[in-house]
Amino acid sequence: MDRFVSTFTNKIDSKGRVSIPASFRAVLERDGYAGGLYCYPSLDAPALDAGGERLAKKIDGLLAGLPDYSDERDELSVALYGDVQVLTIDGDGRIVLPEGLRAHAALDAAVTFVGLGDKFQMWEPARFEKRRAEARSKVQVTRKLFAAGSRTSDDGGDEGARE
Amino acid sequence: MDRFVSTFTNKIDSKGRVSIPASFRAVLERDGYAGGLYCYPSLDAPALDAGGERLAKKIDGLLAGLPDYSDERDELSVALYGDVQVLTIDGDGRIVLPEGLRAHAALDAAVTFVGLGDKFQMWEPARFEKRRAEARSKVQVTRKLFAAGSRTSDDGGDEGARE
DNA sequence: CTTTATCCCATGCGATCCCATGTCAGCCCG
DNA sequence: CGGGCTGACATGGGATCGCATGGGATAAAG
Repeated sequence: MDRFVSTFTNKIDSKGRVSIPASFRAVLERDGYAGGLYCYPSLDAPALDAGGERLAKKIDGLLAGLPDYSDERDELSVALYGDVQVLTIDGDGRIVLPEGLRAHAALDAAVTFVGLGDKFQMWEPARFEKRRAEARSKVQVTRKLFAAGSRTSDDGGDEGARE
Repeated sequence: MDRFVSTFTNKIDSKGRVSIPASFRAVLERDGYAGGLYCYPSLDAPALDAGGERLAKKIDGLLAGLPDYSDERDELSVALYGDVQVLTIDGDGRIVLPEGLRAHAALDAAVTFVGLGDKFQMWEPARFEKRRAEARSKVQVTRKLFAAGSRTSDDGGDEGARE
């Protein structure tokens, strides 16, 4: 497995530490782990984005696509690099979330880790639950569009959840 | 055989484990089994969808088509990756169903595995029986349409290999 | 010397592995 | 043609290991 998949919720202890789900850690190591986890506020959500080297390269890639001294590039650079923190993972697989990041995501007692393939997000559990519900209902719609185009075999009934 | 076919019903033991039907396991292995079974709540049914690498690639494929920082992608990612669980199959061909998934499908004492070709579903046996009855009646209609054009196979005795 | 961040160890629960049992079906041998 | 044998598979239980979590010790900073 080499992608961040599924969700986990872990507690923040009295010292502000949180365990990174073991499976995510495994992905990070495979991803050319360099002792650090790249983490920054999500651009459009009250959450944090995080990942390993692959994510860092992806950001580089995005910026590389924009002309050098454009406003867009400056803004994106600031938005992305500016707030990035490199969090060190301790011997027990835990990280400490700096105050600024905690504030952005309103993290308090627990953190929900959400796998998104190349990266993962960290949410305040209640907020994420809400977000998930929204995402699911929107996908229902998207799904129907896909289904209309790529209907393949079987039955005449709805029945199987084809995606 | 390289597709999931027919239905089987197995018990959930006291630890929440269920044996995957041997024939399904065989399909998974042939499918480029990477130590895990991808499983997520069916979007439109009280059941779980599951499959092997082929299914995972299908999901990746859907996401690959969307631009990196789009809303659509984020939502799909959350709905798909976020809900997906990678279930490991133990040495005896069993999996453990996490609480969240069990809840979605109302799984309790037993699970009905339903082959759907590329993937399979897991149902609470009673619910599936009901669903099957409905599907059957719809198929009757569809069958008539097919029959009108090209009479092919059998009689009305579908019957399906019951375990 | 006080305070804050990092490391290391202890613990408990849950997940995973391994082995034993029971059942059924197919096969070989009589 | 029939009966016992063997192997595959579902199922159950016990033992073990890993992981999340909490607390104290140690080192660095003010």
